[in-house]
Amino acid sequence: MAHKRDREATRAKLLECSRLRFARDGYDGTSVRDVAGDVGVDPALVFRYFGSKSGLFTEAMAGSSEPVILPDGPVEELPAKLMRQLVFEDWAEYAGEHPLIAMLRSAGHEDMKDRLRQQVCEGYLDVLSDLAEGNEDKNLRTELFAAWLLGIGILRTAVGTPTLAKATEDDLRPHLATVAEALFGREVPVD
Amino acid sequence: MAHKRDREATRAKLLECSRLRFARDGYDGTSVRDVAGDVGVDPALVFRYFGSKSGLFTEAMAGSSEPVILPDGPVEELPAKLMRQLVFEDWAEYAGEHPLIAMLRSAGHEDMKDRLRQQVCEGYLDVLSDLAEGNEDKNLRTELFAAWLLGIGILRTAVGTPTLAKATEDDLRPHLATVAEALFGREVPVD
DNA sequence: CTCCTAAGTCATCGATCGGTGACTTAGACC
DNA sequence: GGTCTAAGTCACCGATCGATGACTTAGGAG
Repeated sequence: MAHKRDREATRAKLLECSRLRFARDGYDGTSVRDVAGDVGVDPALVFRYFGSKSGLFTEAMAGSSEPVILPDGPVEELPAKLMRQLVFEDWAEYAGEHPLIAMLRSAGHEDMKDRLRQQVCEGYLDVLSDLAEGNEDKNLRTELFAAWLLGIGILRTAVGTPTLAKATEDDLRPHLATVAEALFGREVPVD
Repeated sequence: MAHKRDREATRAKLLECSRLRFARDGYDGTSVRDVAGDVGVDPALVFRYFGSKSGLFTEAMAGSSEPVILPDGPVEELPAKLMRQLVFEDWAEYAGEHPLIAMLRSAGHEDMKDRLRQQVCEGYLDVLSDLAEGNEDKNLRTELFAAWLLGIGILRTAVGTPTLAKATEDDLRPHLATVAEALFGREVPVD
């Protein structure tokens, strides 16, 4: 009576609610009973659909690697796009933080570190490294720039540093230009 | 027979071992039984000495704000010093990571965010902001530089990005110079 | 040697966790 | 309307957690 029996819809709801919990409270801080309670369903259903809590987590956070790649547009625009995505975009599904930063909150487990590294490497460094082409330490420059974006996101949302927490995209634009130029040795448009 | 009964020595050992566990496994990933087991003492003793697990955590991580301030020497040398401390120094007591990065792993609880922000502001931003003097958005520049250092440390230890994980201090020195100059608008010595 | 204080131990509680297997029930199909 | 399959539920297990209070024992003082 309350809900129609729709496997796919229930699965989707479980994924959506667990995403929020995992992002906000971390892996250990989220219990299967909590997630099932949010959806209004029996906790056992989680294990029927996802095998284990870890399986639920994997599937819930897997979508975070999709919106990373920005295939179209010239490479020069990547820094500005990545900053918008990593720092300023409001990831409502992930409790307001970028999924990568949210995953960092659950970095206790070993496989989490591996998953994080894989997503950072394949989702960000690979596409960014084209910008550093021509420099001898291309990969290092790329990682240093990614570190900057990640650090900004963390100071903004996870630490809540006063100035950065209130900064707008326009505030950061000029500094993005100077730092990107310093690291990549070329000008990048910041729109 | 095994050990003398020395309250202060036992307390100190509990703090030391718990620091390592909390840093490596996070707050939730560390049990009172684990810590007591490391010291070779009964878990109940932890509650007798620290009242609760949370009390043990607070006291164990409190010392992490001490070694932050570097009062002597000119401000221009601060970036290089902070990078060495945040990124390259081997914090053996904290499982090899800087305590701030270790605390980030336990950022699930609410008071942790406040404690983190306070330590970052009072321990780093306050002393760094002198370097940005003369710029209109002094505080923003300071936080952006701190974000960079923090991001580098996180990519190195928590994520394990391939190039940064193997990078030496000498590798980063030239980039430290260019980025610091880009953000602060002045040259900084990198030794 | 005795005694007394404090350091440390033991047994145990109640809650919560992830996980399992047997069960019930909704709803499409003939 | 009966039936059969799959969606969802229920009762329960073993482990582990933080925490408590009564207990034991070490070791210096007299």
